[in-house]
Amino acid sequence: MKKINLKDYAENFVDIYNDIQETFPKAVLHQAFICKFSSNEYIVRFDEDIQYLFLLLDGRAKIYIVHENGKRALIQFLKKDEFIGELSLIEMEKNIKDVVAINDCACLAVPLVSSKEHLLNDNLFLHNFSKYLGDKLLKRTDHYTDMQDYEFKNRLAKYILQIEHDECFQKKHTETAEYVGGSYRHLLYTLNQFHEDGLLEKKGRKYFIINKEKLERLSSKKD
Amino acid sequence: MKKINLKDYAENFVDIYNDIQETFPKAVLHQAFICKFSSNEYIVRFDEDIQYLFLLLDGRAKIYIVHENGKRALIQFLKKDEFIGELSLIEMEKNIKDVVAINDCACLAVPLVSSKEHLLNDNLFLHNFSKYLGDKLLKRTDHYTDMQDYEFKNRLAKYILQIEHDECFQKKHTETAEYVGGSYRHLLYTLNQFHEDGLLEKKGRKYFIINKEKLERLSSKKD
DNA sequence: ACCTCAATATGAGATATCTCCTATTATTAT
DNA sequence: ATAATAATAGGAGATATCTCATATTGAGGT
Repeated sequence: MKKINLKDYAENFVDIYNDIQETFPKAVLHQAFICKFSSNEYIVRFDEDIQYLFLLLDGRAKIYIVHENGKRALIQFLKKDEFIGELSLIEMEKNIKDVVAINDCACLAVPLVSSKEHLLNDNLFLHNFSKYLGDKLLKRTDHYTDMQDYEFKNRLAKYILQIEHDECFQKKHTETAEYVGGSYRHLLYTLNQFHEDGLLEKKGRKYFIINKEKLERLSSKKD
Repeated sequence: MKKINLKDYAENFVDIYNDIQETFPKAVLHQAFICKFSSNEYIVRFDEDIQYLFLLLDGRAKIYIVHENGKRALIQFLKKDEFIGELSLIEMEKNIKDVVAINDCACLAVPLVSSKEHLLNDNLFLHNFSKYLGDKLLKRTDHYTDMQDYEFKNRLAKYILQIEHDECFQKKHTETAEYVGGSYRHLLYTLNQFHEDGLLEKKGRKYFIINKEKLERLSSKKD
């Protein structure tokens, strides 16, 4: 993790800095700085107290929840403009999540101890914040109800369509399995199934969608 | 559904009315009234626009999410002091949930059209509201990660322990199955299993916990 | 260049869970 | 009260998904 002065950062990323200014009151920004995390680095660690409210400015990250039985579940991907550690702002109990950078990430870091009071009295911030929480609630609910009501193959189809770029799907299988909610073994089995059913074509380690329509039907139907 | 004047209600339920006054600004309460719903009545219906922000004052209700494939999933139970329709306050898209009264319910109804602006500018309300959303987010995440990482029998054990009163568990099986996330058939099978394993005793339509310790172990372990 | 660890691949067998069917009881509505 | 509907109960068979074992390939570190 590398700290960078906010002003230095602002000079190079004017647009992003403008956005930040709209989200946070000036007094709070005075206390803030930039954190850079490299790929696979932990941004927040299970069981450790959260000192900062992070706003993801660049890069992608993933949230794991850590269970009592030691197992982890990948519950959400984070991208630009999403918060990390935001629940500490409203006095939630222990942190039970790991947040890990997927690629190199830049975050705005706001020290909670000195800025909490200030943020909670800023109506504009609170309004945006509520909106953000509501949105996150919906997204997470969606994700999980999908888990519950659709089978693995349906969920996988949906996921591939979400992730795909130019008909191409390439993502670490371990990560896919964790997010879609199944075992690695079963993921492989299902990918082969998709191949046999003429949905995907495999080239090296990439998969290409060759029947998008069918994949879409599979993603939303039970059949 | 039966509407009641807020003042009439206030006379009979002084304590509750005091709580309400702490949650909502006066100007907003002027527009509000009380709604009574009877058991099994729909408080909010899938696909219909939400006109009111409800605060549950008495009774219990349940939230279903309605899927594209027509299936419903019971995702949360609501009790006193929980909001209904709160996401409309922050401009969420279509309503995809049914909310159904479990027993007779009394709700405070705040008309969104006239009060929205007001609420979103009230710092105390916003603060409470953020907290509420954060809490709901955590609860729901917990519920669902349980779903994903534990088997039906573990989830059922946990649920029984949550619901149980005086070692007695009685709840509609249909509802239990929907919430715990399994088929009715499998619930029956698992309850019999619990009986054979000396965890529960069945008397008529009630189940009694006869080995709580073992049930607790089952609820949090994978074994 | 070599070693190590993570990721990819696949087989075989076990089991958790589902679907469909059919009765028997409660509850609710007419 | 009687019909209609929902809840309880369990049988039989299918399958979605898991666990464990093992081999190969790729990437990062020294």
